[in-house]
This record gives sequence, structure tokens and C-alpha cells, in this order.
Amino acid sequence: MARLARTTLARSALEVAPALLGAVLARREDDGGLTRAMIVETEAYEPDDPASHAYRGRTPRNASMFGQAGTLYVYLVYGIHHCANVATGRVDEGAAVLLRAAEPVDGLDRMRRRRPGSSDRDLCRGPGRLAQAFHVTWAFDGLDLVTSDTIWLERGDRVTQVTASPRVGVRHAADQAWRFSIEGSPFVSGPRARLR
DNA sequence: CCATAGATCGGCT
DNA sequence: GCCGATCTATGGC
Repeated sequence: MARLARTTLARSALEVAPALLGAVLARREDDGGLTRAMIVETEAYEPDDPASHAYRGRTPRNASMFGQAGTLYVYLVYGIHHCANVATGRVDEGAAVLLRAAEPVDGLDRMRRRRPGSSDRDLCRGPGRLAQAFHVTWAFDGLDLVTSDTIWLERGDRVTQVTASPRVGVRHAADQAWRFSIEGSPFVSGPRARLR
């Protein structure tokens, strides 16, 4: 499987977010096990975006958002869940795409082990679940998805059926339809399965 | 299916 | 102090 090129990620978050649909997130674990899932839902966070962690400038926490395109930005929400993002745009710009949900492809048994009781549909359905299924924590913050042999992105088939909708759980800029998902996929997250 | 509550803690106002 | 780019369990319809 061909890796996603850095040039693909070095565009605005609003361009990269829909482009990541259909791509595959892959992870090689210490024991050699492989985990893969096709991305079905993303959200864009731009530099001038009040909902973005980078909106008020660079801090130790969000530093990875300001790295080169392809840098992995991992943070903790609600004191419990980790979320995985891909830095986009130019160095020091502070833009990123949140990986919200994916359809499991390989390593389902590993994901199930990390998420006991979860249905296969729910293994990667939501940013916190996705991070847990892939065992992505703060230890992965700052890794380069373009060159890392631990976690990376692979090119996928072109996706034509894309739905745009408001981002989940954001208070500011709630009118922006900056959440992108593969239309009709049962692996998309959200309070309700219905979008639009 | 839908709504609500509780968990839990790092980072910033 | 306060508040999240969330998830799960539970209770109602």
C-alpha cells in the first residue's frame, strides 16, 4: 500500500479533511502486529478557527499542530479520552484534521482486546474509540505519519460520496460545516447516525 | 432510538 | 477554579 505523500497533507485543513476519507490509518505494534482501518469521518481545524486548540497561539500542549504537515497531534479530552489529529498546511501555521471515525480493516482481534464489549461497528466509531483501538496515547504525539514505521497513513480509493456537516461538540463556529464523512457509512460517529 | 448523568484531569483564564 | 474537538451506562419512549 502506497503511503500518503506529504504534499497531500501540506494543504489547508479544509482541503485535507475530505481528502483523508477513504485513506487508511495503519499501525505496527511492538510485537509486530498490524492494525489498519479506513478513515470515514474527519474534522478540519483552521488557524483562525475559534474552535481550534491553536486559536490562541502555540503552547506546549498544541505544539504538534504547528509542526510540518503529517505530524501527529494527540491530546486528552475530558481527562479520559485521547484524540488523534494530523497537522496540515505549512510549518508554524497551526492547522490540523481530527480523525473521528474509521472502518476496521485489519487487526480486529487486537482492537477488540483493547475495547472489550464493543461491537465491531463501534471499535473505531468516535475519536476516543479510534485512539483506544489503535492504542494511540500521548507517547505518539509529535510522530511523523509520513516517515514513521509505527503509525502511518496509506492512500485509499477515491471517495466521491462525501457529506459535510457541523463539527461535533464544538461551541464556537458551530455554523461551519467542517466535518466530513463518507455518505451512508455505518462506521460514522455522532449522537445520531443521521447527518445533514 | 433518544436524553441525561457521571467519570476524570490537564491546561489555561 | 473551570471546562472541555468524549464515552458509557442507564432509564424512558
